[in-house]
Amino acid sequence: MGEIVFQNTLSGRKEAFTPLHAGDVRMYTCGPTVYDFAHIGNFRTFVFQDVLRRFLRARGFRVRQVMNLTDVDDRIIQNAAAAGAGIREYTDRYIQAFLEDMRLLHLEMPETLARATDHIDDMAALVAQLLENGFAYRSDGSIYFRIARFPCYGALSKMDFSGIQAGARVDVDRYEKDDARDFALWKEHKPGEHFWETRIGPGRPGWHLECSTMALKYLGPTLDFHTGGVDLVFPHHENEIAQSEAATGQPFVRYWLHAEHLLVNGEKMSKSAGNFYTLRDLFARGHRPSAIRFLLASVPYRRQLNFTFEGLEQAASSVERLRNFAARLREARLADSGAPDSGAPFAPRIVEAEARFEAGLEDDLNTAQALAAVFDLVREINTAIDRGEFAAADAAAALAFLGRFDAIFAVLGGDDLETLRALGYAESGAPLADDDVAARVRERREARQRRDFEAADRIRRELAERGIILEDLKDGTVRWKRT
RNA sequence: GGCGCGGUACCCAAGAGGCCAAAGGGGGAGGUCUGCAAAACCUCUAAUCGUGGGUUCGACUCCCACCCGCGCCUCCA
Repeated sequence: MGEIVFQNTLSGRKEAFTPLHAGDVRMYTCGPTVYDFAHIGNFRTFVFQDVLRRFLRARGFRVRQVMNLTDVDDRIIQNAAAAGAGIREYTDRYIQAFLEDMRLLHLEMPETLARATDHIDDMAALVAQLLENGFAYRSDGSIYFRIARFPCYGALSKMDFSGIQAGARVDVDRYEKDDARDFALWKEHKPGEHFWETRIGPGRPGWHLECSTMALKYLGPTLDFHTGGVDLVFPHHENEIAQSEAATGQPFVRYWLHAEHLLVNGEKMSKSAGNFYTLRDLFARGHRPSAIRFLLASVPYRRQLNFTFEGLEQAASSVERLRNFAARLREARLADSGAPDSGAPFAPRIVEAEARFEAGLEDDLNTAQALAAVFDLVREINTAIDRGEFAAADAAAALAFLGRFDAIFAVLGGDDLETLRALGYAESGAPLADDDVAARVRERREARQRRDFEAADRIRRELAERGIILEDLKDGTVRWKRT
């Protein structure tokens, strides 16, 4: 297998990947702010980081990933207060929803899921350290990071701050800062607002603090990967670098990877714009988790992805094609065609397809290219099966490759309809049991044998209404599947 | 204005000097198979790869200019 390269935001270039510690990958992912349900724009980024960690794991790396859950910020404090709930109570609900969404989209669980409010003391300790070594200062009850002490500031976002003169006392908002660029590490306690009593005094953490704190705590001073959406490059990640490196004196992150935005009608999907869909919105319209995941994963992460329902339906068709193929392979393997034992003529082609699949992913997770390799093989094998030139041995190998494909894309497994039904989104009532379907299939076969096609078609129609699709195969047997 | 990502067929999208008279998916048209379907397969569906210059033996791919979309520069995946 070839070298893996990633586009590193810090250098602005593609760089070959080698982990800091051989065989061991440490990655941090900016998770959701749990003041509401996450929307599919958010999940675009989460699917991307999931593909990344799955790919790395498939390559044999041990992955240790931390994802934060931001359960304290201005909105949460306001919303919780408005709802007459505690912060914890208020955010619990959205955390549960987020975890459920993760499961539905087949997002692997990070090794550590870290809740900000569980780390207040750790954050205070980090701030105390920054106060001690002169990178932070107190002003009007709040504590700020002193950018002037950190010359590399702006390296990630490539922003030029020379226009803003350091040292001048600038009045921004209601805060008193020494320098307009300085950002809040710790916000003063205001009457009536939620606060924590800590070694650095009462108050609440600034936005950026939690990520630095939890990353350093669980992963050490230097991480291999830090992922998030492009909108986090500035100021969030820039500030994380400042805080972390000021505290440790060591490079914080080796590879910064940022996912481009999901657009809707050509505009960024966002809560504030109101142009967003949650997973639940899409489920309610009958769309499936596998199609959503496929859509989000199929466009390489560094490209903006314009979300449309047409696109979602196209993704569903693609998944269907792959699932049909998998079903066909399983049959081919069982059937053991009895063809003259010609070994496994497709073996070289499968190896080749897999190499192309891997090469796509190695190139900065080019999922579109990886998928092309898969679909090419699908077509070739389908053709061979049609011609009766496909051996059982090949089916096993193809199925194994498909398994490796799905270890990354995770769209073949699971019963979408069951999932939706369990959540109360599926249209039809109780699913038909396998035995019942089999009985009706038998009934239909008898009808067909006496050439009573009217009765046969009626049964097929009835089953279709219950979400069962029948396929008459050449050998007279019937394959069926649930839609 | 600064920084960044884009503009490739009806839709999504790969490719980034010759292997491209441009992958793959979806859709559409025709056909094969079938009692009918479904699935699958076959054929067709890009001759300005945003526009105009330039470099080169050769450019979708490099350079310059311009036009258009999106994002960040304030909370945001």
